[in-house]
Amino acid sequence: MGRAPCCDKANVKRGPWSPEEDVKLKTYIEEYGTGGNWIALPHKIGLKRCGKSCRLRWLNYLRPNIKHGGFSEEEDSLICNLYISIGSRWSVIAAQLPGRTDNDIKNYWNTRLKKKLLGRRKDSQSRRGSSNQEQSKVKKDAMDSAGNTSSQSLSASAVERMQLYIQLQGLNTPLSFYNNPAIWPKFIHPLGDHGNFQTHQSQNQHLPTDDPHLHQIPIQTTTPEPLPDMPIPSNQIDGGKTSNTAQEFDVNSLNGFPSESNCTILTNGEMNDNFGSAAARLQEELSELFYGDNDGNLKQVQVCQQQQQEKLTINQDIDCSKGIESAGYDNMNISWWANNDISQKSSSTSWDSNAIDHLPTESIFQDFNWGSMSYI
DNA sequence: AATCCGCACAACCGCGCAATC
DNA sequence: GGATTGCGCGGTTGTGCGGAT
Repeated sequence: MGRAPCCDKANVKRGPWSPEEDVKLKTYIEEYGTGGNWIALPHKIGLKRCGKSCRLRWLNYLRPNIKHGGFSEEEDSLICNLYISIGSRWSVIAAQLPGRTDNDIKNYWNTRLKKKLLGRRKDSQSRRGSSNQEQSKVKKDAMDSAGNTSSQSLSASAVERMQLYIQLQGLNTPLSFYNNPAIWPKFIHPLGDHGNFQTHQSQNQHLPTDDPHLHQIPIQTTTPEPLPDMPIPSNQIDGGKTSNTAQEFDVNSLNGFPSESNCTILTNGEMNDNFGSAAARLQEELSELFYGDNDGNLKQVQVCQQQQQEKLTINQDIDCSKGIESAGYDNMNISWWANNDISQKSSSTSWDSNAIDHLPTESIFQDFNWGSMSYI
């Protein structure tokens, strides 16, 4: 059975809002509120608009304290890092940017910020003597090999986020999110006696490397570079779906990786019979993302360069926002941000819960929500 | 001057989810 | 418990504008 339309499309006005319509809507809502029913609202005030259209207009343009344009560097960094962390959950990202709407941020990201950030990568790619077209083809081929359409798009998103993460790490500038506590979301700050992220070493102490739920994918990497004091992507505890089957694949084919040190990718989540091919696809994507050239690109991939204990974790749970409570993701994630031991579940109580009201914090705290990375 | 093209942004569309009936 | 309804969200499309040709 099909879904009933929210309004009679033949009798509603569409397109840009006139100033008169804006005044009508704004005046009414400021005086009476929405009444909790957007569908009925336009009829009450004599607007020939769909209720959803009224809602959108109010939320994005008419409600008080809306800011448009003029994104600051701090906002850029925050948007970028939250995108890397949680993906395109614009409403969550918008919640961290007072006065910004999800639509605004989404548009800003798609039209400007993404190009601005990924543009740096293009520059370095051109230095490597590889055309963008060639890169695109490689990426497309990798996507094509990933199976169905859904996987392709999700994978593309994951790739994009990973590329951005690499970019950010490579930047290592004072404006870098990781190096700039001033631009961290306010609810992150309670972590800090020291106000800084923990080192890789301390993080690694807490990684459940013997956890049978985690699957180690050894990767041969190049000579490690000294790491800045940055966090490594956290792992996320298996959401109840377990397997003891260790998965390994040869990654010697990764572009330009001399076999000098190891990098381990931990994966968790459901491991099924398809994991081998999933890992292969991951390998393909990694081989595109991790370069071994000499002009600095590879150095940005510090996560996978630092000796054997460096770990990039990938959660293959499709929807990480679900099952967080039972899976204990929050503890893991907080441990990442807050330098707490995984076992210190109670540590979350020290966080300012008021500051994250209405926010799906379980996702915010994931530095890498690879849940959208569908390899299965 | 006309046309094309790319960009930015506003608005729409359709889906998932939760509340309600 | 299933159907209906409304809300919220993310993805996509439409449109206007400015610069390039």
